Amino acid sequence: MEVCALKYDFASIEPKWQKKWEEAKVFAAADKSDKPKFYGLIEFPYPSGQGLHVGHPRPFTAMDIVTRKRRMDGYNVLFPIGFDAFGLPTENYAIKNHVHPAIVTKQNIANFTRQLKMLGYGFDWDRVVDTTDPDYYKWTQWIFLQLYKHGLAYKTTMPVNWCTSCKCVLANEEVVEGVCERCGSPVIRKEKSQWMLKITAYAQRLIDDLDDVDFIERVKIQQRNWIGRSTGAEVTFKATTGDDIVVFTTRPDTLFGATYMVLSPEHALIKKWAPVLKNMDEVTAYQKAAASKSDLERTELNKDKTGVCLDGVKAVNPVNGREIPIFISDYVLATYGTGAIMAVPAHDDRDWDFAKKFGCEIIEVVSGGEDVQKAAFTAKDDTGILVNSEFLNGLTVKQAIPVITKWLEEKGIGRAQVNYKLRDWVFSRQRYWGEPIPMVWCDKCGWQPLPEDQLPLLLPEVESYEPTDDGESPLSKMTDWVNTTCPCCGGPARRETDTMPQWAGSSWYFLRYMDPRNDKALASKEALDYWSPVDWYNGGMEHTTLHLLYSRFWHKFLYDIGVVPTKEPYQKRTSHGMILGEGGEKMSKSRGNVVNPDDVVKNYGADTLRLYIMFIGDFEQAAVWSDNAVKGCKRFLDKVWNLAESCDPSPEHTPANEAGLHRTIRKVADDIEGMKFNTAIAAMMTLVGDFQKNGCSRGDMKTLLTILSPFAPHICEELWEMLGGEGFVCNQSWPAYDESKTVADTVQMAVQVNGKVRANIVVPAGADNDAVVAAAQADPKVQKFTAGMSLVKSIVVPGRLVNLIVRPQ
RNA sequence: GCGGGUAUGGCGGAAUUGGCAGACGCGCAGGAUUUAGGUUCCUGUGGAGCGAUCCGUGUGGGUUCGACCCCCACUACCCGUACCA
Repeated sequence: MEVCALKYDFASIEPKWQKKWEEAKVFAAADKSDKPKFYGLIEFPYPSGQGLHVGHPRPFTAMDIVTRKRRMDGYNVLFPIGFDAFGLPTENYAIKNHVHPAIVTKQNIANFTRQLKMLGYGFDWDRVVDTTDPDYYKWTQWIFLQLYKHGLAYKTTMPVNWCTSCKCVLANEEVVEGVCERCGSPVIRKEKSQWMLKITAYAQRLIDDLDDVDFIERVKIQQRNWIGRSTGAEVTFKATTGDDIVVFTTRPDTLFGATYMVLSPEHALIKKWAPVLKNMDEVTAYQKAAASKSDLERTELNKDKTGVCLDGVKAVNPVNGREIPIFISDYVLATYGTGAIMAVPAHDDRDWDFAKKFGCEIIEVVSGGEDVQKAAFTAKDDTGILVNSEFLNGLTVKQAIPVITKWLEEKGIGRAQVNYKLRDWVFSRQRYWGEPIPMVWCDKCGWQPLPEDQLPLLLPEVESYEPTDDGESPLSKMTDWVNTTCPCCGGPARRETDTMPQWAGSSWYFLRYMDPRNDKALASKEALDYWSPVDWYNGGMEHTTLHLLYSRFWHKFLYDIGVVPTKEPYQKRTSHGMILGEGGEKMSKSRGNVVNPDDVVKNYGADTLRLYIMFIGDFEQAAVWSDNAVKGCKRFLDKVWNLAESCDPSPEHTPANEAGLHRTIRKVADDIEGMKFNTAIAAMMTLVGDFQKNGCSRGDMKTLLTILSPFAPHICEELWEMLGGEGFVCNQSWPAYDESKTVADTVQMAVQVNGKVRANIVVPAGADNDAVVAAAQADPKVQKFTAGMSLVKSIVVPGRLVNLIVRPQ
């Protein structure tokens, strides 16, 4: 009878080691340590009712590998986890099922926790944070108060994005193609009084400080584009009524070509001019039409310019004194620049379209393009030369801009100006499940911040979580809660009933991990000094212009008021690609192609899932899930298991495996650093193939288990124990490799004749070029192609190939 | 339109950054084990050709002894953004 080998029983091995790690607290970060610190961060999940999606394990496993590797390299590692638990889906579920969102949240967090533990991540579970915990949101509210006290939070009435279905204000970032990002309903403009955060005050620093951090380039580019800095000039035009009309332009050089002006429909001067406008009815009608258009309609109609010419008032071009007409049109945005433009149809596509439709004059002031009556000439470089522009004539565009800017400054009618696309952050939500904004309205004293000793301002219990029909938060119906006393005069006052957006809690959570149970501060100074900044933060590209930008803003503010020690929160930022369903489509319930990690773990084990999700392809690219390919990773682990059981008991390395082992140690280390997890795994698969061919020793296996353990930690712990290893494999040092041992004694080199591969030769590793050429020429297959030819030149790439260039004699 | 990215076997993807294209895995084919299926283990697997060989990295040019890689001109798809003056 053959002895039946122990089967690779992942279902019992995995929980066993998860329990042992937890009991031994192997992943707990030390608050003080002689070791260098490493803070690795993943974006904490939103605990949805659906549980973990297979998209989650990709970044989580990647950072788990990185942090496990860092621990083996001797770092004191902080790798925390938490839950970003405020937000609409939970609230919507609560509305539908009449359960308190806090209860739903608790259940969902429990389920997420179970799933995350099931995958064997080395999180420090003693530092879990939950943004809906009053001990946490106390500090979210505290930060808001500091922003308010420093003039960075203000309330204003402004047109906001209003979701017609959620009955809620949305940030610009939450409006996707004119519809609500969450529910897909049309978004319209609505005037509402909103709390705003002045992120625009940090626009320049948010651009400049990107130079000091190690973010992948596309993240930097996307943030810069989103902030949208443009330089130009502000110019004041006089209206015939005597009013000043200030415009922003990036092309002050084209001022002589400004043949009309356009104001946004919301521009304040229109109201002022009402008495003198002969066509005020038409103007009012246009304003109304523009306001009621949804964003969707605006963008759909953006090819066709509309507008109304103001009858009764004109503007004067300050450079030549010419009177020019003024229009209103919705192609000029109230929220950018000054809400008014000078139109230069000869050199701007939009102005050109408008001018053609409304019959405005088109005057060329930059030559070098085609006929400006047929198309606008918009080149901003040195290809164009100024004409019809008096003192600017003969200059290039680049030369003309400083000249005209200086001229405007001297005349007192303009100055250089920088503008940003970035707008202030709309911070109010008319929703229940968010942090209450700690502000009180007093008819006598105005808005008053809640005294800090009254924090946290708790969310009260309400009967219904639905917003009111007029768009007020459900909190507005809680009379007992709303009515309070003014912190300033003690008189009757009302609380703010809006709550904060979901982005609030996630804007600083990484700081709380450093000192999660502190009740005196968001984190102690010692903890902040020790752990800041986050060394490596991996997250999705979809958060580049939202969470990532918001949290950089908050962090810079906290830096300015002396709370945090670094200007930037994150030293390094990387990003992963999406996991798509089979067929290459986004995974979604409606498509029925969602893969549940629970099922994969049940069928193949967590180690196989971890390995597969890292092997699936380039970490930064989107990748398609394949049930079949998962099996390949399971087979690999089976082979590892079988080899460990059958290996030679020698603690030494098998000579035949020596070079492969050293090479793989180096390759896996380099690949983890470069997030090339797929090729790291491929290299270990190749090594295992070599073990099968060459045979392997216990020493070989233990080295393999050490470098495989960040990827597939459970099976490696089990086999490590089985082979008599000391302690946990995850606590071992990363094996050293010997550069000299990574090369074999002999190398195979390709021989090319005139650039075509004709043979392969084996030469000693250090062979010099002459010897290599001689060996190549001696090869019979090569001689077939060199017979009767003379050698003109030979190129030797050591260890790779030799190319013989020959010509007929 | 603008910004970013991608294009390599039947499929997912490699290629030391200018040096043997297709590593590794899936799938497929043949064989061994098995009563059978599954598992496991060999062997083969870019295309054409009996063959020596020839052709092959989206398209068309170029540089080079040598190009998936660099340059020029295109095409297709994906992501972001959208009248930002």
